[in-house]
Amino acid sequence: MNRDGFMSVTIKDIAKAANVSYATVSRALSDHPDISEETKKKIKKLAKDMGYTPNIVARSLITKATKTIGLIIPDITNPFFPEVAQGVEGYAYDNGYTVLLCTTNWQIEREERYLKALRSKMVDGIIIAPAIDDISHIICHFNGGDTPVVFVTYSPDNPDCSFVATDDYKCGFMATEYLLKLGHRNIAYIGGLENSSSDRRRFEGHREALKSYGLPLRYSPMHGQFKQMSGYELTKELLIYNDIPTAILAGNDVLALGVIQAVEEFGLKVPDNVSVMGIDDISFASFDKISLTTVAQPKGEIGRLAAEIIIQKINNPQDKAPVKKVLEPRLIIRRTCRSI
Amino acid sequence: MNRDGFMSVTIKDIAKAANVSYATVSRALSDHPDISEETKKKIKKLAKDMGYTPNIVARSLITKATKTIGLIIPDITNPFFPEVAQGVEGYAYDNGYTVLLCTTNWQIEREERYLKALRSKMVDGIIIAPAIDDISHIICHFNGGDTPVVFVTYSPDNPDCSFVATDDYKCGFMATEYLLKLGHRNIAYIGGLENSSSDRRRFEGHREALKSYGLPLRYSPMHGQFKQMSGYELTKELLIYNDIPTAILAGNDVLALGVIQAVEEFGLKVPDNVSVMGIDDISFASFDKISLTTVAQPKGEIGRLAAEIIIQKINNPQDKAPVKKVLEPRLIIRRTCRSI
DNA sequence: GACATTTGCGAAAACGTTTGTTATACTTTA
DNA sequence: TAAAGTATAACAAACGTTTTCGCAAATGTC
Repeated sequence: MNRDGFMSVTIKDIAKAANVSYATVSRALSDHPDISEETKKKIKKLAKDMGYTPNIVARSLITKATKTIGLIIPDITNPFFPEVAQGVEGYAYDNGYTVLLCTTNWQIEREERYLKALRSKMVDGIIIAPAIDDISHIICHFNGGDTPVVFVTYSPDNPDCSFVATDDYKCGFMATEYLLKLGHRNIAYIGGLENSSSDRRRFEGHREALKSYGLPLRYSPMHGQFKQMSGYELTKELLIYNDIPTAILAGNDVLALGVIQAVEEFGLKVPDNVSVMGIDDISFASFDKISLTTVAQPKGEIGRLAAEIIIQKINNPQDKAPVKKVLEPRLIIRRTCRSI
Repeated sequence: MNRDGFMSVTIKDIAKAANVSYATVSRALSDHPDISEETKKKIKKLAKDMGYTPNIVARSLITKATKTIGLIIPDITNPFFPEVAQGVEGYAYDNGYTVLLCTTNWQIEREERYLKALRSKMVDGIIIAPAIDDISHIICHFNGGDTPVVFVTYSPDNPDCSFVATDDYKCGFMATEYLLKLGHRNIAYIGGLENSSSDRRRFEGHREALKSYGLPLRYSPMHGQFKQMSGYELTKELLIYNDIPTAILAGNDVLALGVIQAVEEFGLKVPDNVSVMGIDDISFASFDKISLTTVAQPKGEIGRLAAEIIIQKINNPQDKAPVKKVLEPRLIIRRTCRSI
């Protein structure tokens, strides 16, 4: 009987009504072979009639499985993440799992608090897109434990970690290479958070592509946040204090949107005066009025795969071997870049 | 000791180490006044040193509070919902709650299955943006129970339901009124899901606005899904089989994006030949290349308020009075509509 | 110094399940 | 017909907490 005088029906109530022990009810409901078909039928009917709902937290306490997985992402507001979230949620749903959504807003303190909470709540597994490059706090939280974790959108240095990510380095490289092939030589990079892992790798890819063409870094990399506004402001700054680049590569698509806005507000045309390119291929990039040239990640696929891996790991706890998937980025040529 | 030979430390372990009863440990950790400062300090230190993490599911079993709330939304991929999700998650986080993300993909079966799951998992409250107009299954699931539910983005007819929503009728009305004031008389409506509650009300607002100007419905309302592609296809159909309207009101912004694409692909200019308007004000609507005229909902505010209400209800279960918040939509004039 | 009060803590029940072991009754086998 | 086997179901422990009650020692009161 709870505080409202409302009493939810438990296995014991059914036992009483059926005049059997409650162990029998439990077994009947889970189709245990020890129970006769007759009683099973009787009990199941009773359960239905009485409106029985199993109490999963009680069950979890003993089975040590909560049938929920934690999903930690930096920012649900960036259209990139909802798509991976959809991927994991879809697969989880199909397999009887439920997902706890945790957004860190790129703050490590939030990430840590959520990690602790997820542990307390005994989630069966964790899928995490880490906010920053240093993931030692994550390792230390769960390596000793038995909760599997798979990283997404990030490939950890630690060889024991499972992950699914598209090659960020290659993203940066491909994008830059494409611009170089178009004839650009003055290419600036507008990044997001300075200590973001993926941004860092994308930038490295960018730099290496330049190097492969024998070009130095002409513009010092700029960092802010992964927000349109940040891309906007950084670009304004870039345009004011530097030679105008012929192309700008943004760390991701929402930054690119800000870049475009700033460029045009500066009186320049995209792509006529300056080409701009993004990374991610968020759905709005394909909108005709935008037509952002970008390099695509298989967002839903990342999520689905991560969920698949984690559930596989949950079901086979003895198999500790890390599984690593690196997916291929795809160049998507649209209309924000031109050859010169 | 779990299946991996890894044993997480429990309150009993601490009790043993501290040479006190485990009741004492429990009380010490929760700062119960019965326990001396001295033992509290000792036990807390021990807990920390031993790496104790409370098992919330065990706690929940007895306190009947899981400190988690369920969030059911139709589609995380529509930028509208992540913003309300962010609102609830932010407030929940600040108050020690965690949120279970459930997306229904507008399917009532998913909604129902999730509802059942949330009940089984003993969430403390549920925030739901219902997929369709008929919410009887939701009522029946939780009215008998004690789990508070608040609707978002939807105002139920049932006077006992709590909700926070912006006035959908008014959204439709305001948008249409604006178009009318601009001189438009041939206005078409492109909707989303036929049995969506908000779409229906928005359409009603649209029709009433027309009526207030003495105008009949010139175009039969069109329905599809709440997807850009659907807006696109519906508009194509509209343009082919009807007189060209001077303005099109879309059921929401992502539809509007599809509308624009179709219109321009048809060889018409927005807003020169046809004005188009959306509803929601998703973040991309303000992007300069789009500049979608729309009517805004306070998305984050909706989420935050809903979380606030539900937590308030969780803490005061005796207070059964429904709380209803209807928020004001705001007309956002940008550049996809012109006066004629 | 006798009594009442407070302080600090332990014993045990409870939450709603699952599950290993045991018990009963019935059937088969030799 | 006795021994053995096979269904079926009951008993009880366990999961990791919180919480009610009670008890002893320490403290206060007159």
